[in-house]
Amino acid sequence: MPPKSTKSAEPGALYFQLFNEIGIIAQLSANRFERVLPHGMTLAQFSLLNHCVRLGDGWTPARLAAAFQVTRGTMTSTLQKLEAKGFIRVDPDPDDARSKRVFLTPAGKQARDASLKALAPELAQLPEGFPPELAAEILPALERLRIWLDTHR
Amino acid sequence: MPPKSTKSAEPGALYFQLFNEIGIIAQLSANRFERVLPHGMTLAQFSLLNHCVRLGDGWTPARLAAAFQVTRGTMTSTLQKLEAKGFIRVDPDPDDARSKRVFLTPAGKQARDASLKALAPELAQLPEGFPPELAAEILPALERLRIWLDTHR
DNA sequence: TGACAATAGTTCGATATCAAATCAAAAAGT
DNA sequence: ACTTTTTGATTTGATATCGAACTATTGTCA
Repeated sequence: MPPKSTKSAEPGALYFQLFNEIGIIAQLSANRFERVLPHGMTLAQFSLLNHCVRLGDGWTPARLAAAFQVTRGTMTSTLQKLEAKGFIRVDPDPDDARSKRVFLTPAGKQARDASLKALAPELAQLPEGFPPELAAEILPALERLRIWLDTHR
Repeated sequence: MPPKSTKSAEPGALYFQLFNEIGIIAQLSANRFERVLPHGMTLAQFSLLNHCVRLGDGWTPARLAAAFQVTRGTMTSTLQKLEAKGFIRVDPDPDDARSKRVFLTPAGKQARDASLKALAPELAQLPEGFPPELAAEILPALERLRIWLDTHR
């Protein structure tokens, strides 16, 4: 009987390839986006503003860090950058003196809208090469992978 | 007639979500892998060794940088780290005095094998939550996206 | 052949991220 | 009630990456 697969010698090759592609895409896309984002924003900074617009603000830094899967130190830094730009306001949490609450400022809302505008041309040419149906098709699998990686650490 | 989709107000939302998931997965997986990689190797360093084993060595730094979609400066750094560890040898290119050629050393081959061994337990528990069929299913789409991002810059 | 452009590699400064240590406050356990 | 543990946020030091500037070599073309 022949070997059942050419991959049997390298059990993890498939997953390596998967993570390799994902890593490259992450780098390329972040880079691309940051080249056009206004106010010298990073993708992380924009994502946070976007998150607050779409899901509402008033989140604690800890929850934001968990949502974006970064360390709290990193989130502290991101929030400080955004606060310095006047895009968010960080208030003490009335219910928990350890905690804080993050709120969008009007300028932050504007910066987010301007970012969307700036990113639009990039996104506009994307569907040619990568149709939205395909994106929608693989998204659930990616979510599943992300959630698994998140919970099994 | 009602609006045809709840997404129509946010044309890029789908793609944002896609890139967001991809970014998080990239970060989580790199982190995870680097925690168990021997010799204090980064994922980039291991990937390079792995690349040389699977596709043969003798590549130029420029081609490696293109393959991994990093800048040449970054590749210089990665190669220097690997050379310092004795895992690769970088020879001058006999045909082009500007260029160099990268070769695996026996120690590098060993380090790659040891890395696979170290990563095996991580990979072994992955199929529970994320079956290889699913990985194989979304890989072509990811490749397509990566290639498109690569060519359209 | 000789000037100019393109390519290979390196270096430098900036920065986003991580891990670990620290401090303060809340929760849990006794 | 008091101690211990957990949780929230920050700070610090290390590092991988980027972009841009730079040198050297090769290729182009007039």
